[in-house]
Amino acid sequence: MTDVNKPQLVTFERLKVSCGQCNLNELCFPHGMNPEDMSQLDAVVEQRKPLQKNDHLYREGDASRAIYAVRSGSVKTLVESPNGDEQIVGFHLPGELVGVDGFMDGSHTCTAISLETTSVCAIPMNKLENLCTTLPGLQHQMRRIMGKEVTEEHKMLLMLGKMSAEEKIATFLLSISRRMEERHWKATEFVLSMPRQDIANYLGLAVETVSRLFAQYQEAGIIKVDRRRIGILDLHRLKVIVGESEGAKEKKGLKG
Amino acid sequence: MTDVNKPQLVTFERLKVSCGQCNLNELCFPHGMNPEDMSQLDAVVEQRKPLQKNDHLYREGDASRAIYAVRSGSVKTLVESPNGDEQIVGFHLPGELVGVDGFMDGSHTCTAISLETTSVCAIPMNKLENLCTTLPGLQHQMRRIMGKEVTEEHKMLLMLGKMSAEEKIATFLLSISRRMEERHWKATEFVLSMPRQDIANYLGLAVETVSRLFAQYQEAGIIKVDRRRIGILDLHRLKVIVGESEGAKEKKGLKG
DNA sequence: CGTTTGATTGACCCCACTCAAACGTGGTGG
DNA sequence: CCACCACGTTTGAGTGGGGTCAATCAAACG
Repeated sequence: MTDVNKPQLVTFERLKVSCGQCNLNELCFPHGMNPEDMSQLDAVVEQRKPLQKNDHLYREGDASRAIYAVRSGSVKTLVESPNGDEQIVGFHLPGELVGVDGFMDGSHTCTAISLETTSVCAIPMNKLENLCTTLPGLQHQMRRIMGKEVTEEHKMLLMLGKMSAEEKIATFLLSISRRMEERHWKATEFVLSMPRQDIANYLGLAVETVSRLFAQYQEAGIIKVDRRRIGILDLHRLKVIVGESEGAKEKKGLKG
Repeated sequence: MTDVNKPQLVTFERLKVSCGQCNLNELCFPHGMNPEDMSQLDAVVEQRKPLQKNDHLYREGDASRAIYAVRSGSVKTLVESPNGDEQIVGFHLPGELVGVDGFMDGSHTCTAISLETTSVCAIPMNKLENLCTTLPGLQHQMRRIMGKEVTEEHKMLLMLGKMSAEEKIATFLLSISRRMEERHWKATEFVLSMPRQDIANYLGLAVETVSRLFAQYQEAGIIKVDRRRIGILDLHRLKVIVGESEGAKEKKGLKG
Protein backbone atom coordinates (compact mmCIF):
# COMPACT_ATOMS: atom_id res chain seq x y z
CA MET A 1 0.00 0.00 0.00
CA THR A 2 2.92 2.32 0.50
CA ASP A 3 5.96 1.03 -1.29
CA VAL A 4 3.87 0.43 -4.38
CA ASN A 5 4.53 4.00 -5.41
CA LYS A 6 7.33 4.15 -7.86
CA PRO A 7 9.00 7.52 -7.41
CA GLN A 8 7.40 9.98 -9.80
CA LEU A 9 10.37 11.62 -11.40
CA VAL A 10 8.95 12.27 -14.86
CA THR A 11 7.75 15.73 -15.84
CA PHE A 12 4.01 16.13 -15.67
CA GLU A 13 3.35 17.94 -18.88
CA ARG A 14 2.13 14.87 -20.70
CA LEU A 15 2.02 11.85 -18.52
CA LYS A 16 -1.62 11.46 -19.43
CA VAL A 17 -2.73 7.87 -19.26
CA SER A 18 -6.15 7.11 -20.67
CA CYS A 19 -8.71 5.44 -18.45
CA GLY A 20 -8.93 2.63 -20.95
CA GLN A 21 -5.30 1.73 -20.38
CA CYS A 22 -5.25 2.34 -16.63
CA ASN A 23 -4.80 -0.86 -14.71
CA LEU A 24 -7.13 0.48 -12.04
CA ASN A 25 -10.07 1.06 -14.34
CA GLU A 26 -11.85 -2.08 -13.24
CA LEU A 27 -12.03 -0.65 -9.71
CA CYS A 28 -12.42 2.98 -10.53
CA PHE A 29 -14.94 5.32 -11.97
CA PRO A 30 -15.30 4.02 -15.53
CA HIS A 31 -15.82 0.43 -14.41
CA GLY A 32 -18.50 -1.09 -16.62
CA MET A 33 -18.68 1.78 -19.09
CA ASN A 34 -18.57 1.18 -22.83
CA PRO A 35 -15.48 2.22 -24.82
CA GLU A 36 -17.04 5.25 -26.56
CA ASP A 37 -18.29 6.71 -23.30
CA MET A 38 -14.94 6.06 -21.74
CA SER A 39 -13.08 8.04 -24.36
CA GLN A 40 -15.32 10.99 -23.60
CA LEU A 41 -14.47 10.61 -19.96
CA ASP A 42 -10.79 10.48 -20.84
CA ALA A 43 -11.09 13.88 -22.40
CA VAL A 44 -12.05 15.56 -19.14
CA VAL A 45 -9.84 13.69 -16.68
CA GLU A 46 -6.93 15.77 -15.44
CA GLN A 47 -3.71 14.36 -14.16
CA ARG A 48 -2.34 16.21 -11.16
CA LYS A 49 1.13 16.71 -9.87
CA PRO A 50 1.66 14.22 -7.03
CA LEU A 51 0.92 15.12 -3.45
CA GLN A 52 3.61 14.77 -0.86
CA LYS A 53 2.94 13.06 2.45
CA ASN A 54 0.53 15.12 4.56
CA ASP A 55 -0.41 17.45 1.71
CA HIS A 56 -4.03 18.48 1.62
CA LEU A 57 -6.00 17.41 -1.42
CA TYR A 58 -8.75 19.70 -0.17
CA ARG A 59 -9.96 21.14 3.10
CA GLU A 60 -13.34 21.33 4.72
CA GLY A 61 -15.05 24.40 3.33
CA ASP A 62 -13.11 24.48 0.06
CA ALA A 63 -15.17 24.90 -3.09
CA SER A 64 -15.81 21.49 -4.58
CA ARG A 65 -14.19 21.77 -7.99
CA ALA A 66 -13.64 18.12 -8.81
CA ILE A 67 -13.84 14.57 -7.63
CA TYR A 68 -10.64 12.60 -7.43
CA ALA A 69 -9.55 9.06 -8.12
CA VAL A 70 -6.49 7.84 -6.28
CA ARG A 71 -3.93 6.53 -8.78
CA SER A 72 -1.14 5.59 -6.43
CA GLY A 73 -0.47 6.14 -2.76
CA SER A 74 -3.32 6.70 -0.31
CA VAL A 75 -5.48 9.37 1.21
CA LYS A 76 -7.36 9.81 4.46
CA THR A 77 -10.53 11.86 4.81
CA LEU A 78 -11.61 13.38 8.10
CA VAL A 79 -14.22 15.63 9.67
CA GLU A 80 -13.78 18.04 12.53
CA SER A 81 -16.01 18.45 15.54
CA PRO A 82 -17.06 21.84 16.88
CA ASN A 83 -14.85 21.36 19.92
CA GLY A 84 -11.74 20.68 17.92
CA ASP A 85 -11.03 16.97 17.67
CA GLU A 86 -11.28 15.12 14.42
CA GLN A 87 -12.63 11.82 13.18
CA ILE A 88 -11.08 10.00 10.25
CA VAL A 89 -13.95 8.79 8.09
CA GLY A 90 -12.06 6.87 5.46
CA PHE A 91 -8.81 5.58 4.00
CA HIS A 92 -8.67 5.58 0.23
CA LEU A 93 -6.53 3.24 -1.84
CA PRO A 94 -5.66 3.39 -5.53
CA GLY A 95 -8.79 3.09 -7.67
CA GLU A 96 -11.01 4.60 -5.00
CA LEU A 97 -12.76 7.95 -5.25
CA VAL A 98 -12.48 10.94 -2.97
CA GLY A 99 -14.57 14.08 -2.94
CA VAL A 100 -18.21 13.08 -3.15
CA ASP A 101 -18.73 15.04 0.02
CA GLY A 102 -19.28 18.51 -1.33
CA PHE A 103 -22.03 17.41 -3.68
CA MET A 104 -24.54 18.88 -1.28
CA ASP A 105 -23.84 22.56 -1.59
CA GLY A 106 -20.72 22.76 -3.70
CA SER A 107 -18.21 22.95 -0.87
CA HIS A 108 -16.37 20.12 0.80
CA THR A 109 -17.60 18.94 4.17
CA CYS A 110 -14.48 17.01 5.02
CA THR A 111 -10.75 17.27 4.59
CA ALA A 112 -8.59 14.97 2.47
CA ILE A 113 -4.92 14.45 3.30
CA SER A 114 -2.40 12.19 1.61
CA LEU A 115 -0.81 9.53 3.80
CA GLU A 116 2.24 9.19 1.57
CA THR A 117 3.37 10.38 -1.84
CA THR A 118 0.15 10.14 -3.80
CA SER A 119 -1.05 10.90 -7.29
CA VAL A 120 -4.67 11.42 -8.23
CA CYS A 121 -6.79 11.92 -11.31
CA ALA A 122 -9.24 14.81 -11.09
CA ILE A 123 -12.59 14.98 -12.84
CA PRO A 124 -13.75 18.62 -12.78
CA MET A 125 -17.28 18.95 -11.45
CA ASN A 126 -18.60 21.21 -14.21
CA LYS A 127 -17.36 18.92 -16.96
CA LEU A 128 -18.64 15.92 -15.10
CA GLU A 129 -22.08 17.46 -14.87
CA ASN A 130 -22.16 18.21 -18.56
CA LEU A 131 -21.00 14.75 -19.41
CA CYS A 132 -23.65 13.21 -17.20
CA THR A 133 -26.43 14.87 -19.17
CA THR A 134 -25.17 13.33 -22.40
CA LEU A 135 -24.05 9.94 -21.12
CA PRO A 136 -26.75 8.03 -19.24
CA GLY A 137 -24.19 5.34 -18.54
CA LEU A 138 -22.01 7.75 -16.66
CA GLN A 139 -24.98 9.05 -14.75
CA HIS A 140 -25.81 5.56 -13.63
CA GLN A 141 -22.20 5.07 -12.68
CA MET A 142 -22.32 8.16 -10.49
CA ARG A 143 -25.31 6.81 -8.64
CA ARG A 144 -23.59 3.49 -8.15
CA ILE A 145 -20.56 5.19 -6.67
CA MET A 146 -22.53 7.33 -4.28
CA GLY A 147 -24.65 4.39 -3.24
CA LYS A 148 -21.47 2.52 -2.42
CA GLU A 149 -20.26 5.46 -0.38
CA VAL A 150 -23.46 5.46 1.66
CA THR A 151 -23.40 1.71 2.14
CA GLU A 152 -19.81 1.72 3.30
CA GLU A 153 -20.46 4.45 5.77
CA HIS A 154 -23.32 2.41 7.18
CA LYS A 155 -20.88 -0.40 7.81
CA MET A 156 -18.63 2.01 9.59
CA LEU A 157 -21.47 3.26 11.78
CA LEU A 158 -22.10 -0.32 12.74
CA MET A 159 -18.47 -0.75 13.61
CA LEU A 160 -18.18 2.39 15.72
CA GLY A 161 -21.51 1.89 17.39
CA LYS A 162 -21.63 -1.79 18.17
CA MET A 163 -18.24 -3.43 18.00
CA SER A 164 -15.71 -4.16 20.73
CA ALA A 165 -12.10 -3.09 20.27
CA GLU A 166 -11.19 -6.66 19.27
CA GLU A 167 -13.86 -6.72 16.60
CA LYS A 168 -12.91 -3.31 15.30
CA ILE A 169 -9.30 -4.27 14.78
CA ALA A 170 -10.24 -7.54 13.12
CA THR A 171 -12.72 -5.75 10.86
CA PHE A 172 -10.11 -3.20 9.92
CA LEU A 173 -7.53 -5.83 9.01
CA LEU A 174 -10.06 -7.79 6.97
CA SER A 175 -11.13 -4.66 5.14
CA ILE A 176 -7.57 -3.80 4.16
CA SER A 177 -6.89 -7.39 3.20
CA ARG A 178 -9.92 -7.54 0.91
CA ARG A 179 -9.07 -4.31 -0.78
CA MET A 180 -5.50 -5.49 -1.32
CA GLU A 181 -6.90 -8.55 -3.01
CA GLU A 182 -9.20 -6.46 -5.23
CA ARG A 183 -6.05 -4.72 -6.46
CA HIS A 184 -4.35 -8.03 -7.14
CA TRP A 185 -1.81 -7.38 -4.42
CA LYS A 186 -1.02 -9.82 -1.69
CA ALA A 187 -4.03 -10.10 0.61
CA THR A 188 -2.07 -11.54 3.52
CA GLU A 189 0.99 -9.37 3.51
CA PHE A 190 0.92 -5.61 3.22
CA VAL A 191 2.25 -2.36 4.57
CA LEU A 192 -0.13 0.04 6.26
CA SER A 193 0.34 3.56 5.01
CA MET A 194 -1.17 5.14 8.11
CA PRO A 195 0.32 5.51 11.58
CA ARG A 196 -1.24 3.78 14.60
CA GLN A 197 -2.65 7.11 15.66
CA ASP A 198 -4.77 7.26 12.52
CA ILE A 199 -5.94 3.68 12.86
CA ALA A 200 -6.97 4.41 16.43
CA ASN A 201 -8.75 7.59 15.45
CA TYR A 202 -10.55 5.85 12.60
CA LEU A 203 -11.73 3.01 14.85
CA GLY A 204 -12.70 5.19 17.79
CA LEU A 205 -9.98 3.75 20.04
CA ALA A 206 -6.87 4.93 21.85
CA VAL A 207 -3.50 4.36 20.19
CA GLU A 208 -2.45 2.18 23.08
CA THR A 209 -5.43 -0.09 22.54
CA VAL A 210 -4.53 -0.59 18.89
CA SER A 211 -0.98 -1.37 19.85
CA ARG A 212 -2.05 -3.83 22.52
CA LEU A 213 -4.47 -5.65 20.27
CA PHE A 214 -1.94 -5.97 17.47
CA ALA A 215 0.37 -7.49 20.06
CA GLN A 216 -2.35 -9.83 21.33
CA TYR A 217 -3.28 -10.99 17.85
CA GLN A 218 0.36 -11.61 17.12
CA GLU A 219 0.72 -13.49 20.39
CA ALA A 220 -2.27 -15.62 19.36
CA GLY A 221 -0.67 -16.42 16.02
CA ILE A 222 -3.33 -14.61 14.00
CA ILE A 223 -1.09 -11.95 12.51
CA LYS A 224 2.55 -10.99 12.31
CA VAL A 225 3.38 -7.39 13.03
CA ASP A 226 6.58 -5.62 12.15
CA ARG A 227 6.02 -1.97 12.60
CA ARG A 228 3.65 -1.09 9.73
CA ARG A 229 4.21 -4.30 7.88
CA ILE A 230 1.38 -6.71 8.57
CA GLY A 231 1.19 -10.38 7.77
CA ILE A 232 -2.08 -12.21 8.15
CA LEU A 233 -1.43 -15.75 9.31
CA ASP A 234 -4.96 -16.91 10.12
CA LEU A 235 -7.63 -15.21 8.05
CA HIS A 236 -10.23 -17.61 9.34
CA ARG A 237 -9.75 -16.66 12.98
CA LEU A 238 -10.19 -13.02 12.02
CA LYS A 239 -13.46 -13.84 10.31
CA VAL A 240 -14.62 -15.77 13.34
CA ILE A 241 -13.91 -12.76 15.54
CA VAL A 242 -16.07 -10.46 13.44
CA GLY A 243 -18.76 -13.14 13.18
CA GLU A 244 -18.45 -13.67 9.44
CA SER A 245 -17.46 -17.26 9.68
CA GLU A 246 -20.10 -19.70 10.86
CA GLY A 247 -18.88 -22.57 12.95
CA ALA A 248 -18.52 -20.52 16.06
CA LYS A 249 -21.65 -18.51 16.54
CA GLU A 250 -20.87 -17.98 20.21
CA LYS A 251 -18.84 -14.92 20.92
CA LYS A 252 -15.23 -15.79 21.49
CA GLY A 253 -12.12 -13.97 22.60
CA LEU A 254 -8.52 -14.64 21.68
CA LYS A 255 -8.00 -17.84 23.60
CA GLY A 256 -10.52 -19.77 21.44
CA MET B 1 -43.32 14.41 15.56
CA THR B 2 -45.89 11.79 16.45
CA ASP B 3 -49.24 13.39 17.16
CA VAL B 4 -48.92 15.45 14.02
CA ASN B 5 -50.37 12.54 12.10
CA LYS B 6 -53.97 13.18 11.44
CA PRO B 7 -55.66 9.79 11.25
CA GLN B 8 -55.69 8.68 7.63
CA LEU B 9 -59.26 7.56 7.15
CA VAL B 10 -59.76 8.54 3.53
CA THR B 11 -59.59 6.00 0.77
CA PHE B 12 -56.33 6.01 -1.09
CA GLU B 13 -57.56 5.79 -4.62
CA ARG B 14 -57.05 9.47 -5.33
CA LEU B 15 -55.49 11.28 -2.47
CA LYS B 16 -52.77 12.41 -4.80
CA VAL B 17 -51.30 15.71 -3.72
CA SER B 18 -48.97 17.41 -6.14
CA CYS B 19 -45.47 18.26 -5.01
CA GLY B 20 -46.18 21.88 -5.83
CA GLN B 21 -48.91 22.02 -3.23
CA CYS B 22 -47.19 19.87 -0.62
CA ASN B 23 -46.22 21.90 2.40
CA LEU B 24 -43.07 19.82 2.72
CA ASN B 25 -41.73 20.61 -0.72
CA GLU B 26 -39.27 23.15 0.55
CA LEU B 27 -37.55 20.42 2.52
CA CYS B 28 -38.07 17.54 0.18
CA PHE B 29 -36.90 16.35 -3.15
CA PRO B 30 -38.18 19.10 -5.46
CA HIS B 31 -36.73 21.89 -3.36
CA GLY B 32 -35.31 24.49 -5.74
CA MET B 33 -36.72 22.97 -8.90
CA ASN B 34 -38.57 25.09 -11.43
CA PRO B 35 -42.35 24.66 -11.85
CA GLU B 36 -42.23 22.87 -15.21
CA ASP B 37 -39.74 20.30 -13.98
CA MET B 38 -41.79 19.84 -10.86
CA SER B 39 -44.92 18.97 -12.76
CA GLN B 40 -43.00 16.26 -14.55
CA LEU B 41 -41.86 14.95 -11.19
CA ASP B 42 -45.46 15.02 -9.99
CA ALA B 43 -46.39 12.66 -12.75
CA VAL B 44 -44.17 9.87 -11.47
CA VAL B 45 -44.63 10.25 -7.71
CA GLU B 46 -46.79 7.52 -6.21
CA GLN B 47 -48.76 7.87 -3.06
CA ARG B 48 -48.68 4.79 -0.87
CA LYS B 49 -51.08 3.37 1.61
CA PRO B 50 -49.84 4.34 5.08
CA LEU B 51 -47.54 2.10 7.05
CA GLN B 52 -48.54 1.00 10.50
CA LYS B 53 -46.12 1.20 13.39
CA ASN B 54 -43.24 -1.26 12.93
CA ASP B 55 -44.14 -2.03 9.33
CA HIS B 56 -41.17 -2.50 7.03
CA LEU B 57 -40.86 -0.03 4.18
CA TYR B 58 -38.15 -2.30 2.81
CA ARG B 59 -35.65 -4.83 4.10
CA GLU B 60 -31.96 -5.28 3.57
CA GLY B 61 -31.55 -7.26 0.36
CA ASP B 62 -34.85 -6.17 -1.18
CA ALA B 63 -34.69 -4.97 -4.76
CA SER B 64 -34.46 -1.21 -4.77
CA ARG B 65 -37.58 -0.20 -6.68
CA ALA B 66 -38.03 3.36 -5.50
CA ILE B 67 -36.82 6.08 -3.21
CA TYR B 68 -39.24 7.39 -0.63
CA ALA B 69 -40.09 10.74 0.88
CA VAL B 70 -41.67 10.70 4.32
CA ARG B 71 -44.96 12.64 4.23
CA SER B 72 -46.07 12.15 7.80
CA GLY B 73 -44.91 10.02 10.68
CA SER B 74 -41.33 8.82 10.88
CA VAL B 75 -39.03 6.02 9.83
CA LYS B 76 -35.85 4.48 11.19
CA THR B 77 -33.20 2.85 9.03
CA LEU B 78 -30.83 0.23 10.35
CA VAL B 79 -28.07 -2.15 9.29
CA GLU B 80 -27.34 -5.58 10.69
CA SER B 81 -23.97 -6.96 11.68
CA PRO B 82 -22.82 -10.46 10.77
CA ASN B 83 -23.14 -11.56 14.38
CA GLY B 84 -26.72 -10.47 14.69
CA ASP B 85 -27.02 -7.11 16.40
CA GLU B 86 -28.19 -4.05 14.59
CA GLN B 87 -27.25 -0.40 14.37
CA ILE B 88 -29.81 2.29 13.68
CA VAL B 89 -28.26 4.62 11.11
CA GLY B 90 -30.96 7.24 10.86
CA PHE B 91 -34.32 8.62 11.92
CA HIS B 92 -36.30 10.22 9.11
CA LEU B 93 -38.88 12.95 9.59
CA PRO B 94 -41.48 14.29 7.16
CA GLY B 95 -39.81 15.82 4.12
CA GLU B 96 -36.75 13.59 4.40
CA LEU B 97 -35.78 10.90 1.93
CA VAL B 98 -35.25 7.21 2.54
CA GLY B 99 -33.84 4.61 0.20
CA VAL B 100 -30.67 6.02 -1.35
CA ASP B 101 -28.90 2.98 0.00
CA GLY B 102 -29.50 0.52 -2.78
CA PHE B 103 -28.16 2.81 -5.45
CA MET B 104 -25.00 0.78 -5.50
CA ASP B 105 -26.19 -2.48 -6.92
CA GLY B 106 -29.94 -2.14 -7.07
CA SER B 107 -30.72 -3.80 -3.77
CA HIS B 108 -31.15 -2.17 -0.39
CA THR B 109 -28.29 -2.41 2.05
CA CYS B 110 -30.31 -1.41 5.05
CA THR B 111 -33.77 -1.89 6.47
CA ALA B 112 -36.41 0.82 6.89
CA ILE B 113 -39.09 0.50 9.58
CA SER B 114 -41.83 2.95 10.49
CA LEU B 115 -41.79 4.22 14.06
CA GLU B 116 -45.47 5.14 14.02
CA THR B 117 -48.27 5.40 11.48
CA THR B 118 -46.44 6.81 8.52
CA SER B 119 -47.22 7.74 4.95
CA VAL B 120 -44.65 8.08 2.21
CA CYS B 121 -44.39 9.19 -1.39
CA ALA B 122 -42.54 6.80 -3.65
CA ILE B 123 -40.53 7.78 -6.71
CA PRO B 124 -39.94 4.63 -8.78
CA MET B 125 -36.29 4.18 -9.66
CA ASN B 126 -36.79 3.48 -13.36
CA LYS B 127 -38.93 6.53 -13.87
CA LEU B 128 -36.55 8.61 -11.82
CA GLU B 129 -33.63 7.51 -13.98
CA ASN B 130 -35.49 8.41 -17.15
CA LEU B 131 -36.50 11.75 -15.77
CA CYS B 132 -32.93 12.50 -14.76
CA THR B 133 -31.72 12.16 -18.32
CA THR B 134 -34.22 14.77 -19.51
CA LEU B 135 -34.13 17.16 -16.56
CA PRO B 136 -30.64 18.36 -15.65
CA GLY B 137 -32.17 20.18 -12.73
CA LEU B 138 -33.41 16.96 -11.23
CA GLN B 139 -30.08 15.34 -11.78
CA HIS B 140 -28.39 18.11 -9.88
CA GLN B 141 -30.98 17.71 -7.17
CA MET B 142 -30.17 14.03 -6.86
CA ARG B 143 -26.50 14.79 -6.37
CA ARG B 144 -27.34 17.37 -3.75
CA ILE B 145 -29.42 14.86 -1.85
CA MET B 146 -26.80 12.16 -1.90
CA GLY B 147 -24.12 14.61 -0.92
CA LYS B 148 -26.23 15.57 2.05
CA GLU B 149 -26.61 11.93 2.98
CA VAL B 150 -22.85 11.45 2.95
CA THR B 151 -22.23 14.61 4.93
CA GLU B 152 -24.75 13.68 7.57
CA GLU B 153 -23.28 10.26 7.97
CA HIS B 154 -19.88 11.85 8.49
CA LYS B 155 -21.36 13.81 11.37
CA MET B 156 -22.69 10.64 12.82
CA LEU B 157 -19.31 8.93 12.55
CA LEU B 158 -17.87 11.82 14.48
CA MET B 159 -20.52 11.40 17.12
CA LEU B 160 -20.09 7.65 17.53
CA GLY B 161 -16.32 7.79 17.37
CA LYS B 162 -15.41 10.78 19.45
CA MET B 163 -18.23 11.94 21.70
CA SER B 164 -18.99 11.13 25.32
CA ALA B 165 -22.45 9.97 26.31
CA GLU B 166 -23.29 13.49 27.48
CA GLU B 167 -22.30 14.98 24.15
CA LYS B 168 -24.15 12.34 22.19
CA ILE B 169 -27.40 13.02 23.99
CA ALA B 170 -27.02 16.76 23.63
CA THR B 171 -26.21 16.38 19.95
CA PHE B 172 -29.23 14.18 19.45
CA LEU B 173 -31.58 16.64 21.13
CA LEU B 174 -30.16 19.55 19.14
CA SER B 175 -30.53 17.62 15.91
CA ILE B 176 -34.18 16.86 16.57
CA SER B 177 -34.80 20.43 17.68
CA ARG B 178 -33.28 21.86 14.51
CA ARG B 179 -35.25 19.56 12.30
CA MET B 180 -38.45 20.47 14.14
CA GLU B 181 -37.70 24.08 13.44
CA GLU B 182 -37.08 23.41 9.74
CA ARG B 183 -40.58 21.99 9.65
CA HIS B 184 -42.02 25.05 11.34
CA TRP B 185 -42.95 23.05 14.37
CA LYS B 186 -41.96 24.01 17.86
CA ALA B 187 -38.21 23.62 18.25
CA THR B 188 -38.30 23.46 22.03
CA GLU B 189 -41.22 21.17 22.62
CA PHE B 190 -41.74 17.92 20.80
CA VAL B 191 -42.62 14.28 21.13
CA LEU B 192 -40.04 11.67 20.25
CA SER B 193 -41.48 8.98 18.05
CA MET B 194 -38.86 6.42 19.00
CA PRO B 195 -38.44 4.46 22.24
CA ARG B 196 -35.41 4.93 24.48
CA GLN B 197 -34.08 1.64 23.19
CA ASP B 198 -33.82 3.06 19.67
CA ILE B 199 -32.20 6.28 20.86
CA ALA B 200 -29.65 4.24 22.76
CA ASN B 201 -28.98 2.00 19.81
CA TYR B 202 -28.62 4.97 17.48
CA LEU B 203 -26.16 6.71 19.78
CA GLY B 204 -24.15 3.63 20.63
CA LEU B 205 -25.21 3.66 24.29
CA ALA B 206 -27.13 1.48 26.72
CA VAL B 207 -30.80 2.32 27.36
CA GLU B 208 -29.99 2.94 30.98
CA THR B 209 -27.43 5.55 30.04
CA VAL B 210 -29.95 7.42 27.92
CA SER B 211 -32.46 7.33 30.72
CA ARG B 212 -29.96 8.55 33.28
CA LEU B 213 -28.74 11.41 31.13
CA PHE B 214 -32.25 12.58 30.39
CA ALA B 215 -32.79 12.59 34.12
CA GLN B 216 -29.55 14.47 34.73
CA TYR B 217 -30.29 17.09 32.12
CA GLN B 218 -33.72 17.54 33.62
CA GLU B 219 -32.21 17.82 37.07
CA ALA B 220 -29.88 20.49 35.72
CA GLY B 221 -32.79 22.43 34.28
CA ILE B 222 -31.71 21.97 30.69
CA ILE B 223 -34.67 19.95 29.54
CA LYS B 224 -38.03 18.76 30.77
CA VAL B 225 -38.83 15.10 30.22
CA ASP B 226 -42.25 13.53 30.40
CA ARG B 227 -41.96 10.12 28.94
CA ARG B 228 -41.46 10.79 25.23
CA ARG B 229 -42.46 14.41 25.40
CA ILE B 230 -39.37 16.59 25.56
CA GLY B 231 -39.18 20.27 26.39
CA ILE B 232 -35.94 22.12 25.83
CA LEU B 233 -35.49 24.76 28.51
CA ASP B 234 -31.93 25.86 27.89
CA LEU B 235 -30.84 25.51 24.30
CA HIS B 236 -27.67 27.42 24.99
CA ARG B 237 -26.42 24.97 27.58
CA LEU B 238 -26.94 22.14 25.12
CA LYS B 239 -24.86 23.97 22.56
CA VAL B 240 -22.14 24.56 25.10
CA ILE B 241 -22.04 20.86 25.88
CA VAL B 242 -21.48 19.91 22.24
CA GLY B 243 -18.97 22.73 21.85
CA GLU B 244 -21.01 24.76 19.36
CA SER B 245 -21.27 27.78 21.54
CA GLU B 246 -18.14 29.78 22.15
CA GLY B 247 -17.80 31.34 25.56
CA ALA B 248 -16.83 28.15 27.26
CA LYS B 249 -14.19 26.41 25.22
CA GLU B 250 -13.06 24.30 28.15
CA LYS B 251 -14.83 21.04 28.48
CA LYS B 252 -17.60 21.22 31.06
CA GLY B 253 -19.96 18.80 32.70
CA LEU B 254 -23.46 19.37 34.00
CA LYS B 255 -22.62 21.43 37.03
CA GLY B 256 -21.34 24.37 34.94
C1' DC C 1 25.57 10.67 17.09
C1' DG C 2 21.72 13.50 19.54
C1' DT C 3 17.03 14.48 18.43
C1' DT C 4 12.54 13.60 17.06
C1' DT C 5 8.65 11.00 16.01
C1' DG C 6 6.05 6.81 16.37
C1' DA C 7 5.20 2.48 18.83
C1' DT C 8 5.03 -0.29 22.82
C1' DT C 9 4.24 -1.59 27.57
C1' DG C 10 2.71 -1.10 32.38
C1' DA C 11 -0.11 0.85 36.19
C1' DC C 12 -4.14 2.92 37.35
C1' DC C 13 -8.75 4.59 36.95
C1' DC C 14 -13.22 6.03 35.24
C1' DC C 15 -17.10 6.06 32.18
C1' DA C 16 -20.49 3.56 30.60
C1' DC C 17 -22.22 -1.29 30.55
C1' DT C 18 -24.46 -5.14 32.92
C1' DC C 19 -27.47 -7.12 36.07
C1' DA C 20 -31.40 -6.66 38.76
C1' DA C 21 -35.39 -4.76 40.61
C1' DA C 22 -39.11 -1.44 40.86
C1' DC C 23 -42.19 1.56 38.60
C1' DG C 24 -45.65 3.67 35.76
C1' DT C 25 -48.87 3.30 31.79
C1' DG C 26 -51.63 1.49 28.46
C1' DG C 27 -54.19 -2.21 26.81
C1' DT C 28 -57.22 -6.26 27.54
C1' DG C 29 -60.65 -8.98 29.30
C1' DG C 30 -63.54 -10.39 33.03
C1' DC D 1 -64.71 -0.43 36.52
C1' DC D 2 -61.03 -2.80 38.19
C1' DA D 3 -57.50 -6.54 38.03
C1' DC D 4 -54.14 -8.04 35.45
C1' DC D 5 -50.40 -8.27 32.34
C1' DA D 6 -46.89 -6.57 29.12
C1' DC D 7 -43.93 -3.30 27.89
C1' DG D 8 -41.14 0.68 28.19
C1' DT D 9 -38.75 3.37 31.46
C1' DT D 10 -36.37 4.47 35.54
C1' DT D 11 -33.14 3.76 39.32
C1' DG D 12 -29.49 1.50 42.03
C1' DA D 13 -25.28 -1.25 42.75
C1' DG D 14 -21.31 -3.34 41.04
C1' DT D 15 -17.91 -4.28 37.42
C1' DG D 16 -14.91 -4.31 33.55
C1' DG D 17 -13.29 -2.68 28.94
C1' DG D 18 -10.84 0.58 27.28
C1' DG D 19 -9.00 5.29 28.27
C1' DT D 20 -5.34 8.10 30.55
C1' DC D 21 -0.82 8.98 32.17
C1' DA D 22 3.84 8.03 32.06
C1' DA D 23 8.01 5.72 31.00
C1' DT D 24 10.64 3.11 27.68
C1' DC D 25 12.08 1.69 23.24
C1' DA D 26 13.08 1.72 18.21
C1' DA D 27 13.63 3.64 13.93
C1' DA D 28 14.40 7.63 10.98
C1' DC D 29 16.65 11.78 10.25
C1' DG D 30 19.49 15.83 10.24
